[in-house]
Order: sequence, then C-alpha cells, then structure tokens
Amino acid sequence: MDLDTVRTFVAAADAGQFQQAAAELAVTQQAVSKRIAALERNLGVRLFTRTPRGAELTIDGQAFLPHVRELLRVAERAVASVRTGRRPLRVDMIASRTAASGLMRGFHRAHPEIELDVVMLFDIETALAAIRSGAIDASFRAVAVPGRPLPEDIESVRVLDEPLQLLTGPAHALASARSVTVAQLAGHRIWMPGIVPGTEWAAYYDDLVAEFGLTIEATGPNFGSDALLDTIADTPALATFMGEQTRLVWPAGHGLRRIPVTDPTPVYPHSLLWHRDNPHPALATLRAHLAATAAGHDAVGTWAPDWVIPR
Amino acid sequence: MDLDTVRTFVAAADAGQFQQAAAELAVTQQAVSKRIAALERNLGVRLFTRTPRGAELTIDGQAFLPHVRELLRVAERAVASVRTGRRPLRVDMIASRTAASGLMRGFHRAHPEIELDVVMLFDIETALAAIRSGAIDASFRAVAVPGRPLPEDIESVRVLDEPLQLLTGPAHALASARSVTVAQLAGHRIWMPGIVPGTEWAAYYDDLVAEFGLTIEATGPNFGSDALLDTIADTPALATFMGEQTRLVWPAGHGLRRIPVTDPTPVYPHSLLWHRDNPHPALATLRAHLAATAAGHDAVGTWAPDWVIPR
DNA sequence: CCTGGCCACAACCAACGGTTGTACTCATAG
DNA sequence: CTATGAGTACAACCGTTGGTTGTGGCCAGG
Repeated sequence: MDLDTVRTFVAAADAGQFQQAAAELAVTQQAVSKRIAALERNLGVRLFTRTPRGAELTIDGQAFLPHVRELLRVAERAVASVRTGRRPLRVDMIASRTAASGLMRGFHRAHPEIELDVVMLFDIETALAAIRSGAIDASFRAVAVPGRPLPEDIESVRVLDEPLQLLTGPAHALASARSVTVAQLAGHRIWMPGIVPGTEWAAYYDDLVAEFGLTIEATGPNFGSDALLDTIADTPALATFMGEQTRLVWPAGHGLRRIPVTDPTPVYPHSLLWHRDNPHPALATLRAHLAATAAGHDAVGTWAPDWVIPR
Repeated sequence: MDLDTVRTFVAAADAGQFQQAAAELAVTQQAVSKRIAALERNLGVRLFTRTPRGAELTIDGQAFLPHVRELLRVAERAVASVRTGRRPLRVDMIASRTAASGLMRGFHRAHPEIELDVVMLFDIETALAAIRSGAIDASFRAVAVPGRPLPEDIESVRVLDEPLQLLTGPAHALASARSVTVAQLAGHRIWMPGIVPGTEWAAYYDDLVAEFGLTIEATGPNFGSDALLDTIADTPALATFMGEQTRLVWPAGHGLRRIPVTDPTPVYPHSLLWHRDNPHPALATLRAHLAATAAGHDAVGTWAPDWVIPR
C-alpha cells in the first residue's frame, strides 16, 4: 500500500468525485481512477460506487476512511519526528521502564499537546555528543565519568534519586525479609546481566561494589528482562538489583519479591542534561515541569557515588 | 512514502543488517540498500550508520522507528476493517454525537479488545439492506417506516430512549425557563436544518409535529452544527431540538441554553437491529453489554411515535 | 433529444524498482 | 602481514508500474 494512493482515496472521498480530487492532487482524472481501482484490487473490496455524477463511498469505504485518516496522521507524525527544525522534543534515557520513563509519562500527561520522542543511547558520552550536536534535546542520565566535569555548554539538574531494591525468588535466603541492609548483602551473589561495561551505569555499580564490598556478576548474555526474572525466580542463590520505580511485566506465580535496601539505601541519581543554548520551547516546559514535580526528596540515609552532580 | 519501504526499514532495524532483512523480505541485499537510501533521501536524514559488519540506527532512526511501527499497526487495522470474514464489528448509527455513539463508547470502554467500526448510512431502509447483506453487523436506529413490520430475519431491541431538549439562544423568549411543556412550544419556530426528508429521523419529527401541533422548519442547507449553533445563539425567534446526550463543541460565550421538555417528554427511541443469523462473536457481546447497562429506563411521561417497536 | 459532466478503457511512454555483477571496507584468523 | 568472510554501495540492465493523452459510455437536466 502506498500513502499517495491512500491520500488519493481520502481526497476522492471528501470531494465525492474523482475529477475534483484529481484537480486537488494535480493529476489527471484517469490517474485517480487507476489509483482507486488498484487500491480496490489490492483490498479485494469496492470502495466507491461510481455514478455519472461522481463517486460515493460504499459501506466498506466508509469503514475504511477513518482508519486511513489515522494512517495519514501517523505518517505525518513519523515524518515530523525526523524533520530538521521544529521537531518533537527528543529525550534520551537509559532504558524504558525506569524512573526517567515515569517522569516523561508524567510530563506527557501534564502536557499532552507536546510531541515527544524517546531514544536510548549507549552511554553518557554518546548522549553528551548528541546534545551538543543537537541530535537530542535532553538526556536523563547519572552524570558520570568520575573526575571529568561536564562541559561548560551543558547544563544539568538532578531530578530524581531512585532507590534500588533487591529482587529475589521465593527460595532465596533473604526472600522473607521485609528489608535488608547493604551489609547483609555481602557474600550474596547479585546478578545483573544487563550491565554494559564502559557506561556510566556500569560505573555506578562499580562504585557500589567498591564501597560496600558486594559481589555483582555481570557475566553472561542478556536475554532480556523476561529471562532474567525467570532465572531469579528459579535460582535460590541469585538476586538482582532493580529500581524502585521499574515497571516489569510481573510474571504471575513466580513468587518474586522486591525487598527495600537500607543503611544506606543506594539510590540511582537521575539528572536531566541539556544544552545551554537549545532553543526548543518544549525543553523549557519540561524543565519547569520537573522542577515543579520532582522536588522534595529525602537524601538522609541514601548513598550515591561522589562523582555525580550534587542535588 | 511506501509501506513496503517502511517495512524494509523496520526489518533492517530489527536485524541490524541489510543482508538478513533482505532474506526475511525475500529480496536481494541491494534492493534493501536502495529502498533505505530512497527513504533517507525522501526524509532528508540518515537513518542508519553503515559499518562493514552491518547497519545500526542513527539517533534519527531511533526516533523514527516507533512511529513507523505504529504506522504499520494502523495500516494493518485499516486493511482488517475491510477484510471479508473476521473483520471488526461494524455498526451503523444515525450520527456521531448522539446517544448511540455514547453507548458504543461505553461498550468500547468495557471491551477495549474488540475492534469496532462505525458507519453512518442514509436511513433505516439502507441499514436493513446492509444488515441483510452482511455489510454491517448492527444498526442503532429508531425502527420506523410506519405500518411496515420488520422482516422476519431481523431482530431488534429497544436500547435507549433519549429525551429531547430545547436549545435556545440567550435572547429567546423561553431562554430563562427551567423547563418547558410541549404545549408551550406551539407557536414557537423550531429550526432543524439537519433533517433529511425520507428518513426515519424525519418521520419521527413529522409525527411529533402532527401530535402536538408544533412548527418545525427543516428548510435551508445544513452547514453543520457549528453554523446551526451560531444561528440559534444569535436569533431570538429560533430554537432547535437536540438529544439530551448529544455532545456538542459548545461555543463559549454564546449563552446557549439546553431546556428540558415535559408533559410529555419526547424521547427518541434508539433500537439495536441485527440479523438473526449473524455469527460475529462481538455482536453477542454487544447485545449482552447493552442488555446489562441500558436497562431500567422510565417510560412514564414520555412520548414516542406509536410505530416504533415496543420497549 | 441534445448537451454537459463524469468515469472507464486503451495506447503510449517515462521512471521507478528489482536483479545480477562487482568493488570496497573492515574484522578476524592463520 | 595476508587471506578470507561478511557486509554494504555502485553500475548496468530490464520489466513493471503508474503517469498522460485520447476516446467512448452513461445518465441527469434543460
């Protein structure tokens, strides 16, 4: 199916005749006739009843029309998403299903008229390059690369500290605990196959391990969260970390437990990064929204690496 | 833009390389390369960074991808809407923004997994023919054509009596009334340019006029509800009827009034019609939903033509 | 009965989009 | 360092698609 053909169908349906539709589309009436005939042949149904005074929609055509209108709207949004200048606000985040995703959902609810696109870049270095080049407008990241400050043209604000929780199967030694301290985790095997070496995400866990003497294994291929959850559920000796706000497709009957971690509570520090000179109007709206909604967190009893930007 | 090209883009993005995408699509690698190149040329952005090991999405490509996935979903729904056999439940109603539309919205909320299409046919005769031919699965109509009973293979149930209200501008003589009786309406000009002669909708108002001696003018072209509302708001001598549940784009600052009508309250009798042998599974669901939700209306003090099917 | 308006069919032609063949690039293994 | 393999791009070729012009048929209205 070709979108030009679809546009022709809509034009003919609106005009009620092929001739006028042809004039609007700047083609001949015969071209419209052929396009509609081809569309009808492909679909296997008649869309118009031809009369000597024009063409009117059949019932099938009536049912088809709103769907193709939607199709053209979606196509327009798709093209707009890569249009240079005046494109939707493009935000990078570390992964879907994290707290950053929740923040963006909240922003979308508050401002449904603002078009958004979400991308997931490799690490903060890539994100910074994309911000400076204008390829993205903002990024939710833990500002990492210990010892290297942010470039001067990049601004940032720490928007959310997301507490980590321990995720275990029902047979795990800590499965029945209402909460665990970091000290209790020493000696337990914590498995995080999703960690990609070289990212600020990995640097965070490196620091966590160094600070509290934990055992985190990032070995093995990452088969996705479904496989991870299955393994955690079935393996008493394994647990994993997970953001408090991480949304999972929670497998029923697996008996998985989410257990808060305390003394201190490791928090993943999400910051918003953007370019000082970015003129996108929606960026200011996003910053204002985050400033208004994400304020007032409690830093007492939490831990984050010392290289992250301060709150 | 061509949907085959879009499918090629999605396949290449999923595979991470053109070669494998080409194999899945049963074309040569060169064809995929040309399609992607053409798409990039049309959009004016690069979607993939080519490497000797494959091709990975650029940031623009990442932003574009979810939009085109949605595009393909919508296209599939569009095609499904005219597929013969196993197509969405197709329901005819007299107009959008009426009570029937509200009933279908409620059904959709209760069963969001059921695909629906709405069409608006000319009159009940056309609807009956469409039901018998299988072109539609059900119709919300006032069962009219006085004196002619429904064919034996058509079943029906009266699902909702929608009270009519008087709509006036602020300067109308009845504008400040909390409610009006039908007797009070005699002598006032009621303007309904939307009525199409020959329909059961027109038959209803003919009966209403005959029964209570009202003055209803259906003259003049129908420029849509916006123009109707504007005229009603500005013309003290004109009023119109409107279903109690009719949803309007209510113009601000026009001072329009909706006034209940009593002694008796004219109600528009919406019935659901369907073919005795229609096997569409969603039809049974719809009937059950309507039976469960639309029950228990009060017939006392209301009026409807005597040719409609009994409640 | 003629005319005007509109759609469909036929013939023709350009351009798009596919295939095959080939060159180039880079990672990896020997 | 070189050979190999995997992957992409470019060029040439060609059939099919989709456009145009020309023409005929149909029906409503004057």
